[in-house]
Amino acid sequence: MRDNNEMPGHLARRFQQIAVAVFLAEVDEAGFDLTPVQYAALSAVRTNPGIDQVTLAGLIAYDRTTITGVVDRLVHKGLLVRHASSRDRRARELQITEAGKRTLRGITPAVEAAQRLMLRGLTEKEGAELMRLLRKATAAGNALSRAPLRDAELR
Amino acid sequence: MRDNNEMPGHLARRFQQIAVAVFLAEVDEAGFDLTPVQYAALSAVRTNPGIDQVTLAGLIAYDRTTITGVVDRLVHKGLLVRHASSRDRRARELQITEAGKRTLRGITPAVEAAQRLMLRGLTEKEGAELMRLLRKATAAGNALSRAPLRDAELR
DNA sequence: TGACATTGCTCAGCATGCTGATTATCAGTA
DNA sequence: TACTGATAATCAGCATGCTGAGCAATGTCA
Repeated sequence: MRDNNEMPGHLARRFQQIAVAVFLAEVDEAGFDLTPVQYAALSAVRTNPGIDQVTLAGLIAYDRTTITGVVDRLVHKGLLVRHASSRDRRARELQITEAGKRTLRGITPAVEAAQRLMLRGLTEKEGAELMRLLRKATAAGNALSRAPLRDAELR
Repeated sequence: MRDNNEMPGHLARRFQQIAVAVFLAEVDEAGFDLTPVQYAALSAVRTNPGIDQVTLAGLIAYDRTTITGVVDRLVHKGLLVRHASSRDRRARELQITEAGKRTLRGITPAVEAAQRLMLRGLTEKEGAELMRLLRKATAAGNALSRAPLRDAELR
């Protein structure tokens, strides 16, 4: 069998593992309590006020059943509000609160620092190339996961 | 805020998400029921018979509390056996069973196919470069996660 | 030897992420 | 309008991963 270091799957898991650890450490250091997943959701709602949960899930490639719990926790923390849509009573429209906006503003430096930290060990050029290759590979494999990335405009 | 596609953390999560989906699909297709995590553990025990759980966790960069459940499930499936060490009564020595060996042999083509599939969209050269960059980045960030990769020889 | 720290393992608790099912609602059509 | 299929959200259940705590066994050192 191949060595672990020759298995893309192992490297993917390992890189993700380190990325999450770095994110949580930086965010905690800055005095915030937000996971990478919660950050992405909060950020997407700020950019798309009134978005429903399914569209939000598609924007950040979350499973539809995962987004429920993530939004629950953000609502519980007072960073989001969720209310029924008037156009479609099945849907829940999401809005970011003032506290949510403050959190996003305050947390940004830590998030940026984390993104740099997880690429430490790579040169500037290598980091850019890694991102390019990951973008290309994930674009090609997008449809293979249950939670593909979706363009909000297409809905 | 940066676009998701400019965030290494998002790309890491997305690539890992696709990698797991591809792995599970290929393995299921081949008639097996094994997760990427279970596969790595089973494979490592075959290579290192009699290994204890902490050393195993270090070899594949799993958290010590995660390995307990993974081994539980492999034992339950009859692929591993776990018994107390005679040298250190705290430790549990792991051995692969005949069924475990058969499973590993049978599953290998599916695992190899999955590794190729998750790099589809990249050229041969790009795939190799992606792996090189992931190896370099994970090596640099190794100590940042709670479950660093450890060399078994060093113990 | 006896106190102390360390180590191997497990557990409770929480957050992702998935499969598959269910409920309520909507939309298109016979 | 009644039927049918699709859709938004949630739920139960399971598997990773983590934090932090605890227990039993081991190692160290005065």
